[in-house]
Amino acid sequence: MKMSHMFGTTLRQAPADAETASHQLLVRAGFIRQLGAGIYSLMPMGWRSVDKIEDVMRREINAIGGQELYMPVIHPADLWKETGRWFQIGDEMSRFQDRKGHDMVLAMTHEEVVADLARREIQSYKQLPMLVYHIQTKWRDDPRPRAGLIRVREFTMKDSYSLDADEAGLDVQYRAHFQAYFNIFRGCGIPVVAVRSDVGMMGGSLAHEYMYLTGAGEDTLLLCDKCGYRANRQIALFRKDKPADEQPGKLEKVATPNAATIEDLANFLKVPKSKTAKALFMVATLAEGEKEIEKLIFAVVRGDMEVNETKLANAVKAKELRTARAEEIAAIGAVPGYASPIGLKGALVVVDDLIPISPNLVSGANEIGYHYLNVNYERDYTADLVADIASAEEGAACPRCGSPMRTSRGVEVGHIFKLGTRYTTALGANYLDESGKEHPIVMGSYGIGSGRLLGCVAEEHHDDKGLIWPASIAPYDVHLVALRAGYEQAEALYGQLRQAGLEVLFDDRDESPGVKFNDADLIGLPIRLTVSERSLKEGGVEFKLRRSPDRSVTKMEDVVKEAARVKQLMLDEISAQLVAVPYEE
RNA sequence: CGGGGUGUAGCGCAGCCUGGUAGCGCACCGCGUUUGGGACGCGGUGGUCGGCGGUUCAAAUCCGCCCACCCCGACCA
Repeated sequence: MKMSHMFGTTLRQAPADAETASHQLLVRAGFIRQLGAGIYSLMPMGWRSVDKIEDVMRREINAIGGQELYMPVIHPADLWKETGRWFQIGDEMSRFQDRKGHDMVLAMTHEEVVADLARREIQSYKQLPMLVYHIQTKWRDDPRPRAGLIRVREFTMKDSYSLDADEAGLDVQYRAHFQAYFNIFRGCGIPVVAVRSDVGMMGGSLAHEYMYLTGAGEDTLLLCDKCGYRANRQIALFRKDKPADEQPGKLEKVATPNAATIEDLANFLKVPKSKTAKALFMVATLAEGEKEIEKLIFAVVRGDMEVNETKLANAVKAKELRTARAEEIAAIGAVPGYASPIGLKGALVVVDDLIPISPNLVSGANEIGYHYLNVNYERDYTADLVADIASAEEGAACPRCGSPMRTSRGVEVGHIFKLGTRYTTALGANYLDESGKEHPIVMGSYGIGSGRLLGCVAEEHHDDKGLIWPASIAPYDVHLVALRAGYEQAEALYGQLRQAGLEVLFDDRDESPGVKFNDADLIGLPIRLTVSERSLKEGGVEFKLRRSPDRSVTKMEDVVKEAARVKQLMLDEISAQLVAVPYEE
């Protein structure tokens, strides 16, 4: 490609609203342009890189038996009504009607379509296992897109779907993906960790997320360096030490003026926060038969901990969970800041599993300026549900080995789910076993967003001058810079390099050397070749790698071979990273 | 949805407070000089000042409503 005619120019300054490095650099280098909130065009160079990322995905998924197909981006709503997700998913799914007034949806994911195809195509256990995948646009109307390509509303995703006769078969395919995903991310040059995760709207029994660790991430992970436990904070377990036994004290109401927060309360009464109970009001949307109801949740954790909303939502099987409004709290006679589960009616009381074994806590009295001392579970009140609803924080004890865990921010670049039979049962996607008995097909689903992955690679591989692409996904292999005296020979070299199968970006513009070198650094192709009066005088072509400051001069007749050799070397380095990762649940 | 912020040329910004000719840098076009790390001179092109309404002789500027985008939170694969 000649740069003089490339669609998408470089910018000296990034748009003011780009904050993360990947966002700024991808815009400045001409890889992406924004169309709307969370909606981006991929310019030719960005598209080339995405294409290469998708090549890596195809290679790895094909290697574990994947068959690529194509499923539509617009679905009749009937399918989604059959599985129930039409009703379960909120505004994140965009809906519309066709000219006949039929409900339609923009695809957020493709479990429904796969299960629908499966019920038509699969009849016998002899056809299983099966693995299908596609790379297709998804639309998810995220309330808050951010950080360039890291979190968008329209994106393309490689999503694969496994079909098996039983759980054992699913386990095999799930484990195959577990490794294939590591290969994909490493093949694109980014380090990831796999963590246990919430299953969210997908449902199912087990899920792992692949996290690229970066401060620009928005998920928080808990990591144990000692035993290797890793989990998203949304579901991370931690060891809670049982408090020392105490004789239950007398329930006593005391004045605690202006102590509406745990901090103030603990200071005022001169007790540790761990001797207090913290209350939080949420409203959950629950399914009750066919209908949906809203229920006020009164959640209690110990004062030194935080309520984990994902755990809470899972504990009460909530479809949605939001913070309660003041009037909803007042309606059950509770007082924020002085709230108590004692004598409360009309709320679903959920307490953390540490509460029943923590004696003599301080709790609100449902009266402004008053708390109870020596509140004891069982004696003074009981809950509708006891569950682990506390959030694991930095330093929390590892649930496996008890060592303190650390936290890290990360971006979810991939997610794999054991779905089981949720969709196949709903849609009647069954097969016959050897004895002629009918069973629902067992499904798994596995997704990677290609644009987000591109954003993460840019986040991982850059310096203050620009991007530094891994050889496997660089939009071109070689950045060929012609300075004036070298133009004709550069033009000839351009042809030879391409004939040798190398992909070349040829800076043929009438620009000063400074502009050309700076653009080359900004775009970040792995190999830079410069043909100039100086290089010719020194015997040929200047050879430089983007990732290193070293320069050397290669003879004109050797440079094609040398570039091809170095490219292969860099690809081999990446391949060497594709090693087996121990599977952990 | 709650809090904060920004909308003026392709990008970055000034002008708004105190109403009166729409500006600067970069980019872009022409001519000339220059050519190994974002050159220089001269001359140019390009703007419904986010939108609608109001106040006024007069609105980028004051007032109201709306929209878009960004950040934090809620939410989310």
